[in-house]
Amino acid sequence: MSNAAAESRPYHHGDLSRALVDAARKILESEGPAALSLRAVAREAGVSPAAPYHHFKDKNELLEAVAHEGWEALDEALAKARVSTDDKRARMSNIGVAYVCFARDNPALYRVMYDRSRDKDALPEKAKEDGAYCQVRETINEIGGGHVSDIDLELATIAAWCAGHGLAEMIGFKHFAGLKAQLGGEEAFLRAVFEHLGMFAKVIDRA
Amino acid sequence: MSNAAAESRPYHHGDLSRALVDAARKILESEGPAALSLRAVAREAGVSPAAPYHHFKDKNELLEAVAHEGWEALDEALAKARVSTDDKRARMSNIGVAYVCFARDNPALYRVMYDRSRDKDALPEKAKEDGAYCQVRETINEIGGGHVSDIDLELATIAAWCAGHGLAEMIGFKHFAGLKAQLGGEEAFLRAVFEHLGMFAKVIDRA
DNA sequence: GGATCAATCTGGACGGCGTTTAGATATCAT
DNA sequence: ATGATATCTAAACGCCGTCCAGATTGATCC
Repeated sequence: MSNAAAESRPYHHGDLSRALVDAARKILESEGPAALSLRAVAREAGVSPAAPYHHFKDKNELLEAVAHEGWEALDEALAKARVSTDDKRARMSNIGVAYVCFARDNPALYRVMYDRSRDKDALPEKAKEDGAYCQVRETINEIGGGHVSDIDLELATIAAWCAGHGLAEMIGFKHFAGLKAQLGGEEAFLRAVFEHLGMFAKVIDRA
Repeated sequence: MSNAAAESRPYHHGDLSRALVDAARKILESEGPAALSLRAVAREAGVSPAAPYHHFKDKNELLEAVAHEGWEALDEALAKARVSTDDKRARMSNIGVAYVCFARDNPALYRVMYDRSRDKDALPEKAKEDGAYCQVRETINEIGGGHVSDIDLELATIAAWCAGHGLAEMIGFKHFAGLKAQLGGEEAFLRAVFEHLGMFAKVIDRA
């Protein structure tokens, strides 16, 4: 039921790196990050434990490929949220909700994404123009009508990012169940937390 | 140079659970979370790999004991920050700075603390009256002069906690080095980020 | 004090892990 | 066709978490 390619596969796989990343994501979704061993990935792809080493330097490099695809999916989700409304402030909070919902719906993937970032001590994909980080910054810039100083813009983006990440990591905590029910659902809860952050207040006030 | 108790130790250790937690924290500080294996802890304590199982159900339970001590240390750091000034708003931002600085100064410990929380899907030590979470809530309540509704108080505390945790996880990112220098140091950077969050704005405005 | 019992620790084992090496097999350029 | 190169396998290494049988110790009761 598990291993995808158990039937008579040609000796050369064809596109093993692709298959390995897919297998990793599948294991991640179905069994969580703890079960994500390189050997399990190889098993899932129907290949020997040493085969992945012809496509990735080590386990870490495979996980980085997985994380990379995760960031691309997140970029896409944020881009969609960004064009969801004309109201600039609603746009911002929609992005925040979309971010946290992505983490909620892909908890294992999100964890891998951030673990890789921590090991590199760097925000991911910062340079990419359509990357999540830049999308947040650009949205804040729009709210400020383009009159926000570079340093305020950067600080506000960092602040937003920290709040979003913090909430993303805790959204599943049982502690919040009562509050979510009281507020009429998870999204209402998210928006309430964001409101209580007075998010971006300083930047917006200047605009 | 490494194993603490290599000399002729009595067959019974005396207080092995204490020694194991200490050994774990030592390894955590000196070699990071990746090196924290149960066997390494036992080695450091000068004991066989199976010995810990007479004091902890498994590795997880040992890590939980380590995390517990971490939360106690954090509680203490926040309590100290809380009495650092009479200005209520300064008190709040001092707590935020203290929180992030604790994470910066004990990165491996902080990681263990939060990993355990995630696995339990719960905020840690929530019940304890002098626990970090309650201290933050109580401080926000003081700022609001005691007139903040229960639900607003809880939401503001969650918001603060998320922001603090997010920043704590990213404070080491190289990405921020330039900004820190530009702002005149790490603490100035932290305060600037907190300001840009407009932290607790909604609650404060009502007070 | 001596016998008994529970607590504690050791040595050895098991399977799983990441990784390396040597050698087998397939593809590709000439 | 031949040889170089890319890809895969089988087997091994050392480390890991965990369990088990047996040795050692401390406490308890006579």
